[in-house]
Amino acid sequence: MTPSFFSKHKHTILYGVCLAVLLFLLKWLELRLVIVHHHMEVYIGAIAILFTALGIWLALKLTQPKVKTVVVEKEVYLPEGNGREFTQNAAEVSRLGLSNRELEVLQLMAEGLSNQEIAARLFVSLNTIKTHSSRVFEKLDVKRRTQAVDKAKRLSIIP
Amino acid sequence: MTPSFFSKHKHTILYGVCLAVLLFLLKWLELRLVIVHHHMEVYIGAIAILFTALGIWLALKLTQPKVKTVVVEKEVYLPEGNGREFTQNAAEVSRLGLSNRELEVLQLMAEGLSNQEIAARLFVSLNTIKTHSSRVFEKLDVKRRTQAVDKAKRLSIIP
DNA sequence: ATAAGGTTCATACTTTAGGGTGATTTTGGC
DNA sequence: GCCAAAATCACCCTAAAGTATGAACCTTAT
Repeated sequence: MTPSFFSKHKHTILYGVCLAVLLFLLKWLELRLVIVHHHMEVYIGAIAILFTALGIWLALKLTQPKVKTVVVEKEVYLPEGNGREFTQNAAEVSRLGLSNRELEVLQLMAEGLSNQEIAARLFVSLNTIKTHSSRVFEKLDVKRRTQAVDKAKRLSIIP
Repeated sequence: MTPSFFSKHKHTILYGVCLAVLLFLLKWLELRLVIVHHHMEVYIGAIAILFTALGIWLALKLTQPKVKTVVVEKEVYLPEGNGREFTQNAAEVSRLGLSNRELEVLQLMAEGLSNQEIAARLFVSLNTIKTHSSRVFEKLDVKRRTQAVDKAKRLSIIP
């Protein structure tokens, strides 16, 4: 209960704490400047600017207007012979529902790496790679990694 | 509308409430410490809230609405379309000392067949395929069938 | 707030792959 | 015919791959 509540509202709590610290800082500053009353306008102006900035920062933080990458597949005429360029068949990838991570694992598989080596390369556990590879096999409708690599190459999913 | 607005700005509202509570707390502390300047604290607090709200409003007003991502997919012409013949690198084959049978096994490996399936295909026993594959791995200087397939393709030993 | 998908990890289990060793039988060339 | 290489097969063992199930966490979409 308690940890879940904290994790859910940790942002809010953090903001609250930051605000508290800020206000105490202001209070301290005020005590230092309490004698110079005639500078109160400057003080208030600073507060206004500070809190306006805080508000802007808050709004930007809480609303995620993340700009997503727009991927446009252009019509490509394959370079016959010399050019060894690889153009991934994004249509097949999305049709099969392969995720980015699964693609990564698939590529490393194609390079002949063992599950253990893939795990080390991607900084995850062996079990994770097993899960990914199993999902890849399901989605590609194959039974073995060698089949997966072969099929993926035929479909131009990997080079 | 209303419920979505609340859920979207839940954090902001919560922040406001926290601010109010904190301000009252500060007020209480101040009463304990200094009796003067009541009006000024309220004034500053109001300014803080006001300008925070202003900042939030400004940010929300000035940030553009969420960008809709559109992924356009066009036809990609694959290298497999036209007649692309494979010319085996006989020099590499003889250099590595690969026998015909070993080449057969290697090709079937590349098609994703298991040792059991290769054995059935070639009408030999599983142990025989194991022996062949082990020799292939030795000669190719690899440790796994996936590596063998990758290396063999790079060397144009198999298509 | 809820739902859904993606990533991560674990445990237990079965299957396959691969290494090592030794052996027998074909086969092609001298 | 003899010999070397190739091809065949067996047994044992370890390592790796793969299956099944459940779960936690996070991001994103609704």
